[in-house]
Amino acid sequence: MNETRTKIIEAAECEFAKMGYEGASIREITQRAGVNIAAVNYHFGGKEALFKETVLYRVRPINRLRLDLLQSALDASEGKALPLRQIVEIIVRPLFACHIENNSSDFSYMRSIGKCFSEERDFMKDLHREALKEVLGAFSNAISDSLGNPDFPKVAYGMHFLSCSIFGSMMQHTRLDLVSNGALDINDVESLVEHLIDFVTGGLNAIGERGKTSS
Amino acid sequence: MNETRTKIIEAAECEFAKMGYEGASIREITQRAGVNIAAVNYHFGGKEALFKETVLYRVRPINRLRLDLLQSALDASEGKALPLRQIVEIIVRPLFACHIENNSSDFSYMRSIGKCFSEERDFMKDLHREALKEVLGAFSNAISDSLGNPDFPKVAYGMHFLSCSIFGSMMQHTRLDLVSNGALDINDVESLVEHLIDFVTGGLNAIGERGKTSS
DNA sequence: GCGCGATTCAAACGAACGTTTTATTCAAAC
DNA sequence: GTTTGAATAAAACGTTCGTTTGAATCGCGC
Repeated sequence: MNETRTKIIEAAECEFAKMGYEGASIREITQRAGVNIAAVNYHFGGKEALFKETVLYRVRPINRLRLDLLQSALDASEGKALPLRQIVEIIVRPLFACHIENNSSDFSYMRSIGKCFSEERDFMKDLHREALKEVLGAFSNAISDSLGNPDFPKVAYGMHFLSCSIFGSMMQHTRLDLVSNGALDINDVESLVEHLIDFVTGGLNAIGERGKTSS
Repeated sequence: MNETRTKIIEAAECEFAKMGYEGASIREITQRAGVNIAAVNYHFGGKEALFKETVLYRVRPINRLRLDLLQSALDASEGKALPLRQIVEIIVRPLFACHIENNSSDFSYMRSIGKCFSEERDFMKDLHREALKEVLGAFSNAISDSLGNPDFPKVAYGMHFLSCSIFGSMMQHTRLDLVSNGALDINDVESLVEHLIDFVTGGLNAIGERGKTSS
């Protein structure tokens, strides 16, 4: 139900991703959605609130799925720390799942999510915090355990770089065309995901091993 | 010389970083720079051209330094492949050098650079391509050699994730506060750089080793 | 069939935008 | 002292923005 709301969110996602928050116009969004221009203020209250809803519309189910998968894995591990790669998979795959399901042609939803991490508006920072806090603690702990509980800064830096790699590779995935001179199939999402998981797992391991004598 | 141009570029860098391309206004930029509003069009020709100049103002010297350092390292290596970590250092450190030199309080210049990688405007894509092509080939080759020349896709994916980690960690470095619950000193750039180099080197190694039998 | 809240619509609002215009100031050349 | 071209200044240009208004329309309980 509330078809108008959904149509607006989907059009907004596309426009925010393409043009950024300021660059996207309510007029363009409502026109693309096929609704009246006043509908945004009626249903959402304004542009800021629309942006928040657009982001959370995707983030909420993704984070719920991640937490479910993590809990299942922990339940099955009988108290032992999970393998690092398994944790990374649980973080990464749900992000791409909705892309694969929808057969969407780009990562609009991810770029629109990512926008709020690179702008400095206060409401975006709040949104960032809100979306992150849902999953940060649980996955920080799991990764810390998996690395043998190194100094806390290592875990924090690791979580930071993990986020950056994942968001960057989705937000800017058209760069694959640039760095490969067109030799890579940028629609081969499965290959991207596999390599991304390799990269992140290897990076986290390297941070965990920093300053260690060989075990 | 041309003090007005410089003042505009520096104010623009700050505004673009904070507000994004559309969100930054010529009025705000010129006011912050203490110049007349018409000066932007007189000296640069328009907002797009100002943005390009703002980005290249930083990117040009960084890329020149990178290429110099890489050439020196190759000259000293007598034809042998460079250690992966050394290449990553040459890519990463020049980016932070100008931050450390200027004692700047944030990564405005980096966020303004990063903007053009996450928006879809054609002129930004061109700028992205222009800035990347200066260094892409040389460093792709060096990294490929260092990894023992794996399949080309591995190198391309590696370059992609490398870029994402580096740009992300600079553009969004205030997230360090979030992921560490305030326990990390986000002004400790040297520590950030060290961990970042660890992470990227480890990630690239993991991609290089993918599918290998133990050597 | 009537009443009523929810929703949609066309039109207009004031504000802010990037840019242009026209005039003025300035410094060096002759 | 006059001329000349570059640089700056104030003001206005037309456009587009997000939002609001007030009327029209819809859907359903009674």
